[in-house]
Amino acid sequence: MGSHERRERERAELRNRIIAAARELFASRGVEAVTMRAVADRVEYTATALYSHFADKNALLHAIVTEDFLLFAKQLLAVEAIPEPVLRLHAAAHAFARFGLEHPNHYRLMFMTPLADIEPGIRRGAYAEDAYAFLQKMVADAKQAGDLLPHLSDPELVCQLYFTTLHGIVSMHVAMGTAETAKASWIEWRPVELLVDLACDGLFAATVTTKAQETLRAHRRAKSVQPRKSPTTKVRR
Amino acid sequence: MGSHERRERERAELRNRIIAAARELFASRGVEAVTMRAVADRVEYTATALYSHFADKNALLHAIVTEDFLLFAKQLLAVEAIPEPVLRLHAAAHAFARFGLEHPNHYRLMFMTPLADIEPGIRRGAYAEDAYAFLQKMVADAKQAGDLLPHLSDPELVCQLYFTTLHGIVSMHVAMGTAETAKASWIEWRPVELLVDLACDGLFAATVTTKAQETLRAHRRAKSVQPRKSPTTKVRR
DNA sequence: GTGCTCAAGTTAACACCGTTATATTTGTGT
DNA sequence: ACACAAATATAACGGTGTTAACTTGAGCAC
Repeated sequence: MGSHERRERERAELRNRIIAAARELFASRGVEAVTMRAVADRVEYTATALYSHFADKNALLHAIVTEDFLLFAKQLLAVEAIPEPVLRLHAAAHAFARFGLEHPNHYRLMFMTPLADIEPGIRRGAYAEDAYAFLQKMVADAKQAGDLLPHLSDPELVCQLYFTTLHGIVSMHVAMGTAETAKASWIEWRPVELLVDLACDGLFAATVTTKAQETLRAHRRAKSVQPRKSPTTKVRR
Repeated sequence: MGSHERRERERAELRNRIIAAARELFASRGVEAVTMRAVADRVEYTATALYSHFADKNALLHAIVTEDFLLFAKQLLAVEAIPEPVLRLHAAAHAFARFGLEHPNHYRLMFMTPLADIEPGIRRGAYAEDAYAFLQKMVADAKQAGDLLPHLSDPELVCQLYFTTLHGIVSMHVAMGTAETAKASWIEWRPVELLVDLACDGLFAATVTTKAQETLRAHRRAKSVQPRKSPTTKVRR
């Protein structure tokens, strides 16, 4: 009979509902603060029922993070259409930051939560599934096009500079909390887009030939997209 | 009698032993993984005894982090002796990174652990106690000396660029774990000092006048050509 | 229909956690 | 010697992740 299939379908559907509920709770309240019982309540089951779908709490988190990594990579892949390697690298950097800032809770789970010992279920190094690998490819393309400064013999190092720099901006802003937690933070954080722009300027200045930088500037002009400037009249101190 | 004083001294000493034991455990195993009972065992007391010294687990963590912040600021302050603002800023950036990399566990507690709602017991904004405020001062000095690029009207933004960039490098390396957890990390991380140097190049290229960069380069040359000539007040560590 | 199977889901329980209320020891002042 | 206060211990509470044991109900052979 087809009842086997139906049961399997129902089982998969419940599994997805659990993931969805858990993601929402984990993201808004933090992993530690969310109990298995709370997740179970949300889908109107008992806590123990979750354990027939996920080995333990970590496996549940693991499933969620895997989905998030794939989403991340998918959004990064959107810049692949850009033909110029420098512009593509630049767009990739911005896309990286944008994802983190638009999905702070996903980002926190992905890069700021100790994942216990489990590796996320993506194929690491596959540039279509792994953000770091994608950045790697962007840098490699730029190097092949001769856009990288010649004294930078190690593209991996350049890639890691991009990765850590962007991670610094994003993670700090994610940690400070967008709103509700407020988190005191006596620091008067400037609009994060300004930071990203400035950081990209620095990254390019340190890694890319002047010719390539000129390409970027020309592109900005062509699009009549001015590099963002800080609102000088409004900023205090 | 003087026994009051002795009792107080003994009490303070126990408090310090608790902090020391907790710091060691928190740092090596992570805050969540360490129980109050484990800390108590370490100092050969019962768990409940801790509660007459600290309101709860968070207060204990709070006390530890406060000490760490002061140590951090103290290490940063060592660069104050450098007279040239650009060189001082450069040294401050390196000292920032060095602290995080030499004390990864402290750094994790300070900047990568949600501190519940409690603020660390340092005077935020006081540059002798607060690393961010110290960076602020370094940037302000550089601006006053005319070393900052004129189009950067907002020194706070520059400070935040430095802060987040360095935090990115350090936190990523701290998260990847120095050793035992291994953390798989398929990424072949380059020596972190290379990253810091390259990042500083980028930071300076994006924020500091060519003249100031020349000062830095000249200093590097002087140091490598005639290392013997360093004055007596050379800053170590 | 009557049993049988077996998986999904439940209830009950375990060991452990942070924390508190209560009891007990210990040292000091008179 | 006795009372008092502080320091510490014992016992317990509610809550956690997780496991063991039981219940239920759909599918299926006869």
